[in-house]
Amino acid sequence: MDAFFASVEQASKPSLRGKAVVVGGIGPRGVVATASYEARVFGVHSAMPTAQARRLAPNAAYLMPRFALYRSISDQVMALLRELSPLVEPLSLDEAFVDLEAGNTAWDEASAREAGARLRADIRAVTGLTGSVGLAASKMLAKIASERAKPDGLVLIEPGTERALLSPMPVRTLPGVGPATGDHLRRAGITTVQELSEAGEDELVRLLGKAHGHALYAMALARDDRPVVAEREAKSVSVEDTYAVDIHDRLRIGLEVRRLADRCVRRLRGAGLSGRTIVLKVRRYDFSTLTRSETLRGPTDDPSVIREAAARLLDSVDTTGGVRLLGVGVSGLADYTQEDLFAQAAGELAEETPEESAPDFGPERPGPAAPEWRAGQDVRHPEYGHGWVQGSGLGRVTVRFETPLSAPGRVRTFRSDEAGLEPADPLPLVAQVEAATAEGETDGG
DNA sequence: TCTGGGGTCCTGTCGCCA
DNA sequence: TCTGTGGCGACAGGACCC
Repeated sequence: MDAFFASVEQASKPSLRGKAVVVGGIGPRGVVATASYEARVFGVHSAMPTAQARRLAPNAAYLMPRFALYRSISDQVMALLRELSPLVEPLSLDEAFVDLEAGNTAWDEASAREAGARLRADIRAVTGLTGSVGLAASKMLAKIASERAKPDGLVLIEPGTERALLSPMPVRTLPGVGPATGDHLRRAGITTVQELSEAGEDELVRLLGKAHGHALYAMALARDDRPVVAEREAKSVSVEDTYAVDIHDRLRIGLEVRRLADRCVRRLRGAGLSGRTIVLKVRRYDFSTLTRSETLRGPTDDPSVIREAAARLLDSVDTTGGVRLLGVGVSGLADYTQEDLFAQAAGELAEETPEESAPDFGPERPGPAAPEWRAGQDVRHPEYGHGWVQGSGLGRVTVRFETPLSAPGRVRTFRSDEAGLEPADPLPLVAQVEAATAEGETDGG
């Protein structure tokens, strides 16, 4: 999908169409998740600190991500992909590999192009958004093709032309070559894929290690036979928080670790999992990051066990100077627990402590006072209808009243505690009838 | 300027054990 | 009993990806 989060926001907010939109953390330490193509013109891109983006594009709209909405749209797109083949490997909410041969959908250039074009039309009809398609003989090349296809395009790499295409490209084009490896190679005088293949496999292994060296050499020769894998099992579950200001108070740090452990357990249980290894992550004031882990005798999803393990790990960490991030994770996953086995044997089940079942573990907020309005959030007003929060602060909230299917709407400002103003669910991006019709006429192209 | 959150995979080191 | 070796799990850190 093209600039996925930002495109969803533009589709649901008519006044933002054609405008610079930045989705990401909007706090003092936030980073950009996605920038619309209009925002990229100003040099804004993913992973850039939001503060820097604001300097480059001060007039862009800055919105918090709405993952539940993105996930529901992603589900629609993934369903379209599964109509093409049973072998679909999602990489993220907005990207997936599809093995068209396994689905008997395409077997030559012409049929592949046709399937790709039809898919793009279906995605547009069902979601109202544009997606790009890369067609090639391997995952690496399909990925490169889809990058070249963006935005709103289709690129096919013809068999036999792969090496000629790759050779002049910078090494950073290849998957697995990030800033560090890119630097490393540059210092060795290697900047293009051509030079990578000329360096030879032994030299690459010497420079980058066994796994990376062999893999990169194969990629440089356009050799990639990794299969499309449909079901991937999770290997770890973790949660982490970066704090707006560094935390110094050891007591507070302990409390945060405890809250993170509880959140992690909820995620773990939500997925029906348990785990054996507990990991504590600490990023200090100077951005240095360390992890401490402890492996239990058997897998658990018991909040008190995981809380205590995390607390023990914290004891071994020096937090002098303050911490900016804390995280708790669990790996060594299983779908049963040590306690299950004990419980079975003993014929009794320990009940949850009351605090675990308390629903409110959300972000810590001081008191229930005024409702908190987040930029981009959907709201409803009895008089003005559906809208979204454009900004808030100083006891005020500014709302633009419009819907995905309306014309750009008017802006109104209220007191934050305005009676009747309440959070609302996102509205569908395309008219329901239209979407239903489009689903029925996929062979129309 | 000042660096998110959720993951995966790889490497080096250390201790244990056969 | 001593020594060497190799495998393996645990642990920590780092690179990368979206």
